[in-house]
Amino acid sequence: MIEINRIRENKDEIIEKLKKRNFDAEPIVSEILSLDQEWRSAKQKKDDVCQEMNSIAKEIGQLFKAGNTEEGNAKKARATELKEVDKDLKDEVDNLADKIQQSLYELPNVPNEEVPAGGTEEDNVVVSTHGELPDMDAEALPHWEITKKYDLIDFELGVKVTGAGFPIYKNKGARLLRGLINFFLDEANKAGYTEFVPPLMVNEASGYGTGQLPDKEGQMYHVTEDDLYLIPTAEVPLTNMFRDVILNESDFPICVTGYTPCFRREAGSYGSDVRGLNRLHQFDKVEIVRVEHPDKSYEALDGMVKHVASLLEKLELPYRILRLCGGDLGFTSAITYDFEVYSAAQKKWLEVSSVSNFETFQANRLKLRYKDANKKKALVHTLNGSALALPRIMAALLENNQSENGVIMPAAIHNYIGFEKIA
RNA sequence: GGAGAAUUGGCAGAGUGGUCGAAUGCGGCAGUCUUGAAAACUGUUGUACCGCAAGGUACCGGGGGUUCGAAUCCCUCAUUCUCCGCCA
Repeated sequence: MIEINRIRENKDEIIEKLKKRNFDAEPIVSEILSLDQEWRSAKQKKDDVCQEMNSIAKEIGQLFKAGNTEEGNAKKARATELKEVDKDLKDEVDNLADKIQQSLYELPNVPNEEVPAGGTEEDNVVVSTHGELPDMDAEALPHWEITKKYDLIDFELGVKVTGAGFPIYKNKGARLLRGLINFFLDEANKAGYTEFVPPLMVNEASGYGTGQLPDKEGQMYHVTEDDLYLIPTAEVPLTNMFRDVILNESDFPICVTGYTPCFRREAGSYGSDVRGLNRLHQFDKVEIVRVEHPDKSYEALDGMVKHVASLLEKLELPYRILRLCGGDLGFTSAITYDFEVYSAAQKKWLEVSSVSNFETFQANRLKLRYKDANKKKALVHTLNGSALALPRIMAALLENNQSENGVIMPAAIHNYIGFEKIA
């Protein structure tokens, strides 16, 4: 959420920058500013009435104490009158504040300077490409064939037990998954991230805190009986641990990591995109989250990008880094780098990580601030990234490393998974 | 799931209808004393919002209500603790 003060002061700049998202902010911003005017004047009025009520109440108290009940009762009439006025004004103020809040929720984050203009993923900029693309012959199997061939994942069984998009990993498939999770967590630990095991369900306030609510309501599984949401990413609980927190400057940098399953309804997805492991309702992911001083957040972003790159290097997967264009940028993000690995049999790039700086957008919703040396409070910057999402990594590992002798696993994870090849 | 108790400022803890934004202690900050430090003493010390300012408003777990007036009374929700039940 963009701070209202920033809108008051930099209206034109915000409108201009949001154009990069193909988002016409002018109507909402104007609406907010005019509501804000109304709100301020209504609040002033209300405060004045409250002041009078408070002083009358005080007088009445003194009159009664002095035994002057007659005059006291007379004043009650005026107080009762004011109470009506106050009630109306309170409704007006609340109503206006609520409208402002709703409109603020509709504004996406202001993109960073470096975000390229553009409407769709076509316009994302390839920052760099690493590794050689394997040249597979035509018989190369897509991962859903490989998993069947070696009995690594049972998609149909998942359908029986739960539904489509809930695969059941087994044998070396299960061990590969588990080993990769441990590998990613160990690497994150080595890079200085503190490990957490967070809850897999969060309350509504947390959903708002990181920005999944209200704009992505339909993407989360909602347990209505208890009004809890299954997390779509560990970002939600990991970042919300810091909701309503005031940090000291000495607390920075804050680097946390956690592994969780992630649950996404993925309403509206279809076709080859959802084949095999490409898109699931439940998948596993190791997430890294950072809470940073505003001056240091881009340095942190850089470090996160390097960390993710190092994981892919160790897994010996060809990958590329994209800078997302305005149109493809997530609602809450100021800048995002996507990592894609090349899936040799499907012959396409699969997104396996998304690293973002949210600047103050989440912090504002989270009321996550820090106290500087002069004890002034200011919003922090929050960042997060996948390090990494498991299914597509597995898909690429299986497809890219297939051979007549089985699927050869990269050396970096041999000790984690307990085998060198799947045959 | 049932019964009971509790929730107050950074912490501890008073406060049961008006003068309470809230005693007191600890902690924090500033000062006196000291070569320095400690101790002692003195003063000071919440947050947010509106306002150019003066100033004002709100906040005693959240929300609602009673009242001229609520930290204090009522309703409701949440959380914590104790006891019982159930259970990996």
